[in-house]
Amino acid sequence: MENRKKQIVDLAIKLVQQKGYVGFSYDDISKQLGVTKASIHYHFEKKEDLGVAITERIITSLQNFLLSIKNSSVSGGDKLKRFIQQQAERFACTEICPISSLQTDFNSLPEIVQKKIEEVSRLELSIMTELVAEAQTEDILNDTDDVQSVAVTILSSIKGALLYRRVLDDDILTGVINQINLILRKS
Amino acid sequence: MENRKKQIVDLAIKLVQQKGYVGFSYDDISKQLGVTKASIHYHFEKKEDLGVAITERIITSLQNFLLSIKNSSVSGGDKLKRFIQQQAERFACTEICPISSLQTDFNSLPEIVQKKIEEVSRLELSIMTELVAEAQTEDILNDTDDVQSVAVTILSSIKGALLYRRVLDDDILTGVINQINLILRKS
DNA sequence: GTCTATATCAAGATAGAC
DNA sequence: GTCTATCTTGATATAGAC
Repeated sequence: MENRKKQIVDLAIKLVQQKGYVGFSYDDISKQLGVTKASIHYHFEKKEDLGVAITERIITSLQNFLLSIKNSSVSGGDKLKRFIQQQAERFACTEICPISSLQTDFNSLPEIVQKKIEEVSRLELSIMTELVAEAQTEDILNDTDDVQSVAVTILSSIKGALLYRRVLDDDILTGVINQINLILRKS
Repeated sequence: MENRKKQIVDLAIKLVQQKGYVGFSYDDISKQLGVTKASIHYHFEKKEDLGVAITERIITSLQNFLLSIKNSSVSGGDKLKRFIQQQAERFACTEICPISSLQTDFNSLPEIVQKKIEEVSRLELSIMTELVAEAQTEDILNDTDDVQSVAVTILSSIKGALLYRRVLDDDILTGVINQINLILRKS
């Protein structure tokens, strides 16, 4: 059943968001899916294999999202705002971005997964930079602002805010989103 | 030897920054200090105890740093800039903020350590908010900016940037610092 | 494709000698 | 305060039956 495989990866990503790569186990997955550990090993022989599948899923999700944004017929600024809003709404209050989670666990990851994380981080950054660049042509941003720096700052501040929100309260993230929108209003 | 205890906590914090709370082991510590695991257990019977010591050390470091900043005879804006610069310089390129690391591992932490992380996160945020408030009275910031939001954004973006820097390259952080300084120049 | 059973290993933890 | 030795547990992983 190819569906079971998808089901496992879906759950694994959730678990990465909640407990990290090191912190989640085949036991977590098997219990929540109501099958045995051995059964999970049938689909992903080693945790490393599951790790690769997780990162590949993250990459395709990111690419799909990029396409849906690009094809939308709104202004560059609105695309950017949609991206930011979506990033913020994607996660439950105690969840963090799976990419952040894997970046944190980076030194404990198998080498193949490390490479994948590098790839996904670069991809995310380049998507964001592209959106910021488009927005800059519409005077939503100062010409003096460095496009790449703005992109990194937006991503970093959202990801960081998710960490604080997890242990504090919900409106931590709201404050950051508001602040980002101020940067985006040409001053 | 009370010194050994300090030595263990020092190393444990480094390990948290490198591999996270879940990812580091008594074995890591014992090997690097050249003693046995049992010896580490003598000083910190359970990992939980070491976890508490780690967070308490983080808290006192933060408080000491706050005092040294407060007592310095520079402007509010310069205090803020010094804080930001120091946050950025504190960490080696593959290290992340230990608070971020513990926030990520939050759901896997013993309850006492969770409480401590909550405490340290609040403390950090309140310190930052205080500095931002002082800077605002000097027109370094727009009056319309929400002090708390600016504080969270500054902290979040630095912490997030450290995650990206770990897997990408060094000047990720530089871009974010530059961008923060733009926010701080009254626009 | 899922099961039971089991091997293997690393980590946290304790007992007792020196 | 550190050691050797040992225990326990939980996690990854495999073998082989259904």
